[in-house]
Amino acid sequence: MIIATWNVNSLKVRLPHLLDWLQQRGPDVVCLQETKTENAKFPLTDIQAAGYQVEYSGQKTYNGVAILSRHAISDIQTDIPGFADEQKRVLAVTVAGVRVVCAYVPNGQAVDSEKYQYKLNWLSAFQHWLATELERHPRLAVLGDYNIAPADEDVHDPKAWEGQVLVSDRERAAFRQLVEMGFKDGFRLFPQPEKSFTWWDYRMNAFKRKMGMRIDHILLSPDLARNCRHCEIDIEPRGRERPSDHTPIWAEIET
DNA sequence: ATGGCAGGAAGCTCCTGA
Repeated sequence: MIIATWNVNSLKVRLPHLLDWLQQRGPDVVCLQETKTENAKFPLTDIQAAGYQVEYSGQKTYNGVAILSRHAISDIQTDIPGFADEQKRVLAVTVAGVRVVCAYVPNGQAVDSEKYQYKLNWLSAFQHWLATELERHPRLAVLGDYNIAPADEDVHDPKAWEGQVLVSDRERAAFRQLVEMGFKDGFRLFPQPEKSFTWWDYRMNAFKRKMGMRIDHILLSPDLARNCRHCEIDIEPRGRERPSDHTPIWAEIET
């Protein structure tokens, strides 16, 4: 089973890229973030025609998440239970006995901003919810745009980014708490190339200059981590015309 | 030097992203 995540930065604009990628790679499950599409305008027929079922939780202009699946979807949940939030950032479903959580963690803007505090509050609520999910679902995968680079090796220039949003101690501590709960960073289960990133700024020719960050992740429960055979970032979509600033990451789980 | 690029909604500019 191939599971993947991709922040598409507008599903409307990226739909051709997504459909190409589905055809090329044939993933079983794909989590999307930043669809920026309200539910009434979701491109349902195009995605169904590609052979996928889909659930989505969107809003106009900002945020928005979706999960595509080649297999039957059940037990759909939107948002973090008990956490009041207008922003559509979370969707959870069950596919083939695997609980899949799709998450778009807040960006945080700057460490001294209200949005940073919102990010920390959000991450706290997310972590507490995932603790209960982990008890209920031994086979649990949490995929998405975490907006956190867990370690310096996940940052093109750690000195320049030191203390900034995406790498600050409190954000990294929040990520570490998820790992301490038992989740594994799927990407780090295997040897990986240096300078492996999932996001590159649109500006300053950052992609060609390899100035990126690894902020999109696949976290796996112990059960799924034991059965994970591969995890890889696919940078091809980032090099296309009019790309998303993020590129997909996928993992293969033996089921 | 806080720039730069992109998307969306609105509308000839601004907010947000990361």
